[in-house]
Amino acid sequence: MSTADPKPNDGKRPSGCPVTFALDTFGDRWTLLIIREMMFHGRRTYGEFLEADEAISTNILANRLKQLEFDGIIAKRRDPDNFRSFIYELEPKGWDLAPILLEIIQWSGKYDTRPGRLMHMVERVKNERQALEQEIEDRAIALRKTDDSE
Amino acid sequence: MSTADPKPNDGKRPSGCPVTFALDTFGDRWTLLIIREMMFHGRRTYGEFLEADEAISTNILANRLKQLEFDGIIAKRRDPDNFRSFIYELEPKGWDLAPILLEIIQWSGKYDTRPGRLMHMVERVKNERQALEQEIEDRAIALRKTDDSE
DNA sequence: GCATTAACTTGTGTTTTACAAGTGAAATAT
DNA sequence: ATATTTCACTTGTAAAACACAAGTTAATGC
Repeated sequence: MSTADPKPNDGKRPSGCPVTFALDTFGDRWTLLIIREMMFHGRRTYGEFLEADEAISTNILANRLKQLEFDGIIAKRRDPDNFRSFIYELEPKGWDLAPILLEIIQWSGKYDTRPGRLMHMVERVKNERQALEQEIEDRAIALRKTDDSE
Repeated sequence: MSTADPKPNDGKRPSGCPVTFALDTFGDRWTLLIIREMMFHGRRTYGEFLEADEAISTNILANRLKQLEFDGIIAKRRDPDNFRSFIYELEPKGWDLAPILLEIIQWSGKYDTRPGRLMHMVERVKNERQALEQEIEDRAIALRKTDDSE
């Protein structure tokens, strides 16, 4: 069989290093992009993730969503308004990746000189970082309250 | 031939997104670990990198060093005291990855609960981040001066 | 000169990924 | 009510990336 089972390379590389721990969680080519889609573009269903600019393969997407759920970074629940659809949401462990993403965006803002580069988030990080962080924090809190009341 | 040529998956995923740009540069399983070795453990030769906890394959290491040099994140020069050895050093573009690594360490410090986890860097980031950043900055500056005078 | 070290390269098998197609169940259209 | 579309995946297969072991080249040490 050739199934793309949960988490390739899992359990390898014994090392207590925090960088290794993090890379084992989101150090692949797609995981952070899924988180970016959720955090900055408000996407939350399988179909919406597939619409992202960088076309992720369907099997890889399914695999990564499963792993992210297993790792407690996102949560999966049914869409109350559409029982064939599922809604994926960031958990606190996922929202806490925001500072990493913001630093990544800042670094790219400094070194990405490609003609077609998108400056929107770069500008926001540069000019209104505090407000941006607050906005993300608010969305995380709002979500937590919604979850509680269900 | 089956050479591991520079940069797997290069030029793919057209997208001006800064996150994508960054992941195309260091979003694989090994690049950030090499940078960690240079930034936090002072390793700077091919042989030293191979001694790291997580055993990287020799061909992959050679490939990543080549790519990092191509991307301007590290520089390669001969060891003046040993002409068969090369010394790899971080460039400013590489030192500027420090904030990302520090945020990664902080995130792992919050969520890594494995028994064998290493807390040293986590504690430093938590208790003396300013000093740590200054130390890194100083080393980057020192290096820049050394380069100039050669 | 001769074994050793350092930095790789090469070959081969395994794992991971990409791409295309298919499945099953729920919603929508007719 | 039946047919069609939507949604969230799964499966199959080929290509790419990686791991592992062995070999190469050139500088050192003895």
